[in-house]
Amino acid sequence: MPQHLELVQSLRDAGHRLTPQRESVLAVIADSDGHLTAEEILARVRQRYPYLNKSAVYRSLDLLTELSLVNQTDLGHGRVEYELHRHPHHHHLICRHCKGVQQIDQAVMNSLHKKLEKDFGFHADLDHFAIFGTCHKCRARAAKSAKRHTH
Amino acid sequence: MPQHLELVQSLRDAGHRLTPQRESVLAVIADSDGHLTAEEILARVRQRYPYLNKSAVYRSLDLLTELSLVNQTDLGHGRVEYELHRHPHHHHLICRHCKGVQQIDQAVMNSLHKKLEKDFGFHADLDHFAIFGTCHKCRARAAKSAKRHTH
DNA sequence: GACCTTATTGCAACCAGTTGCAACAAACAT
DNA sequence: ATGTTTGTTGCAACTGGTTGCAATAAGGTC
Ligand SMILES: [Mn+2]
Ligand SMILES: [Mn+2]
Ligand SMILES: [Zn+2]
Ligand SMILES: [Zn+2]
Repeated sequence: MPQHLELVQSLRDAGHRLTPQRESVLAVIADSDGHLTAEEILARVRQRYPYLNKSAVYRSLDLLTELSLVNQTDLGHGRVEYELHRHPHHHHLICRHCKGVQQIDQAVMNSLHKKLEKDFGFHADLDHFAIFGTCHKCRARAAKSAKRHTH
Repeated sequence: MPQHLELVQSLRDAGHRLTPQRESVLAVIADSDGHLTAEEILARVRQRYPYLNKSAVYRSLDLLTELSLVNQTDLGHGRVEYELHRHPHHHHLICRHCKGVQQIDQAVMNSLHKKLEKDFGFHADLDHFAIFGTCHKCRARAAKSAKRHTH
């Protein structure tokens, strides 16, 4: 059974109607690995289903996100990016200087998750964070340049 | 010396021009404690400086953010919120159910920060995160309701 | 103070994403 | 199959925020 049909089932189990619009959005996301913008999703769906409206895409994506089938994140590229919510979750480290995006495992958040649970009774949704900062390459470069200036 | 004049100085030290637009945006933010939207900032500045344009507000806010004088965060209220970047930093826990916003100290992120540094050589900018999830009140309510349904 | 350079502003057009509402169709009952 | 209900869609208008560009003014030099 193709993966997107399982996902379709969880849509219906949650009491939502299965429309061709929703199914094709879900199929496109399930077929792709990596991040897609809403515009890319719209373009891909229209290859098979040409009359899809952009509102339906955004509304489908919001619903799929509510059901935790999809995640949506601003990775600093000027538009939100969408991705199938596979397990285990992952996060991204994004360098402000070289714009590099690195993927890291969910596990780095485990202790933060426990701490929030223990200290505040707060159950955090820590999936697919975008963490901005400076990568090791750019730090090395900056350190070297600072050293040169003190000579 | 009023606080915003110190901040103005750091603007100039970084090689930027001091315009009345920038100064009044900074003064409004420094005067307020808590989060402000761009619209609120524009309205407050116009009480003293009536001809300010919204582009200048957004551009000033972006510059102040680059200089780490201000932080900007999407707390799920439909528009970005801005705040003076006071020390020590803080973060917010936001409940998806009751929409409650709780402030927590920077310290909860210390171990994550060290881990990212150690494991990936990544220097993360961990200030003013918005962490979504379920607060302890809403968890208690959900647990009680689940219990009732199994009876 | 007058002059020059160039960063900054105001403006209007634009972009990604949202919303209100009438038309439509999925799901279910008969 | 047909009808009824109501969740979903398409559309056009709208919102918050961004951008290109000509006009302006901050800050430096003489
Ligand atoms: Mn990802
Ligand atoms: Mn805050
Ligand atoms: Zn880098
Ligand atoms: Zn709550």
